[in-house]
Amino acid sequence: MPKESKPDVPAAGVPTAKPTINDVARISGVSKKTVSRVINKSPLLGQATREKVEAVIAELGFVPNLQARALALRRNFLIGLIHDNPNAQMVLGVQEGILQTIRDTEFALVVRPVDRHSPRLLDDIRHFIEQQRLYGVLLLPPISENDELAALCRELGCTLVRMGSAELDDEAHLVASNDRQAVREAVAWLTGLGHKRIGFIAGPTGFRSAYEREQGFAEGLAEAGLTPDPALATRGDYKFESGYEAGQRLLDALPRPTAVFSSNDEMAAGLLHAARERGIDVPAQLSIIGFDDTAIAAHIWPPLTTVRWPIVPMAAAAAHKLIEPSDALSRQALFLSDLVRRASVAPPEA
Amino acid sequence: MPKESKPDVPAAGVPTAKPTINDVARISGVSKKTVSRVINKSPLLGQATREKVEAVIAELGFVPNLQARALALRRNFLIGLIHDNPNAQMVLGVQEGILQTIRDTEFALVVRPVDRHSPRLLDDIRHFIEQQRLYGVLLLPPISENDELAALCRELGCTLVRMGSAELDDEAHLVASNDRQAVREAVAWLTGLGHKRIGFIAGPTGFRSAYEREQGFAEGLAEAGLTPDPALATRGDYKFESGYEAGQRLLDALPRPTAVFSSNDEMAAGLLHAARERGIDVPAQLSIIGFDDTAIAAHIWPPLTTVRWPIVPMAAAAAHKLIEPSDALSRQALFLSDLVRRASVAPPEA
DNA sequence: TTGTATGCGTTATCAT
DNA sequence: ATGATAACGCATACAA
Repeated sequence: MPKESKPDVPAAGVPTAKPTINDVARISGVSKKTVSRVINKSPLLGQATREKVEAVIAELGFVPNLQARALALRRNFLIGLIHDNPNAQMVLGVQEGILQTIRDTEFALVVRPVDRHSPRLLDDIRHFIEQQRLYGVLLLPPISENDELAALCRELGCTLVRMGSAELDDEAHLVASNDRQAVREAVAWLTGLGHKRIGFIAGPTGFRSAYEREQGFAEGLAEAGLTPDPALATRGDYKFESGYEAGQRLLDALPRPTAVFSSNDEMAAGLLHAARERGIDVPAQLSIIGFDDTAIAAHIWPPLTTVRWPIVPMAAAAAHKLIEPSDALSRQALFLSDLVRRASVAPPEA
Repeated sequence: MPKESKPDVPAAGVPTAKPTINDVARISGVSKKTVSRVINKSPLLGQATREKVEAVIAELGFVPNLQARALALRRNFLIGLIHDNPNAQMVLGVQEGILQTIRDTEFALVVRPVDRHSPRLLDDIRHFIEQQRLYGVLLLPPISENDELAALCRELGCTLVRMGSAELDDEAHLVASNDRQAVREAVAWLTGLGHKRIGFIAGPTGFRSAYEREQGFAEGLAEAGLTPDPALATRGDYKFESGYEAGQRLLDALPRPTAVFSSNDEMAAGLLHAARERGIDVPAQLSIIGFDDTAIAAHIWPPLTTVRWPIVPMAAAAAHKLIEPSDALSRQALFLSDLVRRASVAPPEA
């Protein structure tokens, strides 16, 4: 005979025994199931009963035990965020976006930074997903481009949404920005100002984002009737130092480029650094455009013109796809980036 | 009569029915409880049985269901990180540190950005902790300074550790850096180089970190036998713009300060911006020291001398205090910051 | 519209 | 050293 009753006063030292559905049922004089119906907003329920139970719930400060719910429903309420730290601002923006969506739901956000170069990457993530029995995961670039990883998630019965700069997946499992077009527009702005010798710092090979930006650049040049000059194109690894080194090469070119598009802000900052060392005035003698709109962009001098992903809305949408896949809102997969025009760009010197 | 058996082949479409403790028990020919003992490494257990069961576990790829465990043990395995975005780099460093500790445990990290100015702050957090039934939480500055919030966590039976720049709590519930002393040393470096007119940009009132840095600055001056000059002290709100405005005031002072300590990097970047606009050469005519060593610090020009918190080790220690409070490692509460010397500081002009 | 019996996967109690 | 059985808190199937 199970005892359903509890002491009215919790024993001292015990971590505040919380009221359960049984307490609510007993006090309001109904069955557990009825309380359960109230919690789950079942439509077939007497108005009077509902209000009575709700009153008791409020009075007791009853909060349904998510673990018990998860057990009974055989599904958890955890959204996983798996990333390999693309940049801090992005990760934080993503977290904020996810939280906007899951606020006022039962879902929580659990994060998992990983090392994409670790040989145990897949095993680690498998263990993580299985152990926590995640409801769904959001993959950030660049590991969102890893198809093996995506297959793993699916194998584990864990829905996923990938964030990226190209069509990595179908629209139900993707939030993407149009990097290619955004770069094309950035280049169009430069050419519109009269720039003809435009340098390019590519991102690391193997990154889809790097590839897309590269294509966008080439297309942008083509649209303006310009021919790509191999001497004005170089490659970095998205880090500051590589941008600095890229700068050394580009600024050695003769004649020097009057503008440079860098595939991300950090490398752009490195380039700026190199230009400054040589006494090259930015933007008078050299215009610079970056990509990402990280915190650095607005805080260096001159402030950096850059392309900004709508990170927060994208992440919010991604979370929406995870927890409400059938909703109409969950169909948007493409999010437009915009060019943030700051002081690092000017017309070329006469 | 409960049926304990399962089909050998999972039904198609069903999200991969995972093996349970019952499966393991049945196949290895022991009781659930014995399997449970194996999982929990109970000492009183036959070696033969243990190995037999472990073999089956490995073969089946059995992973214990954390939700069920949480339910039975009446405690969850979630560590919460509650913060009001002090800065992206710090939050990410903290996440990395926590993860270092909980990797290879059953714990997971769930994050919760909040708005410290929201009137619903306490209610939101209460609901979050109750709903997720967090095992413990880590509070980041500045909300770690909120004693009401700390009391709330305790009331909810949720252990907490606070991160801060002063002794907010006893050593079991605190990881702190010695901001005051770090600033004192930074000032000592400046005075050692010969600076006598040193400006100060304080952080916002109400922040413990701001107060500590202020005190450290005053003490540093005193140690060098210098008298604080009210005209050289101003206050910002930790944002770039306020640093810029502070710069306007400080650089108007006559005679101009030869060095300025800013209570964080963002404001230092703003100050640098202001100096540049006036054609003041940094560091030749003006030395600048910041605080935090954010990504900005190393990427502006000149690279910023700054004070760096050992964020990752601090967070790792904090997580350790949460999940292994009795461990000896959990006793360290104070972590020393160090001065990162970069090009933004030079001796004053003759 | 509401209640009863049972299951979810694990641990705890108390046997043997 | 191992096992039978009852929790843990909630949801579902099926009655009533």
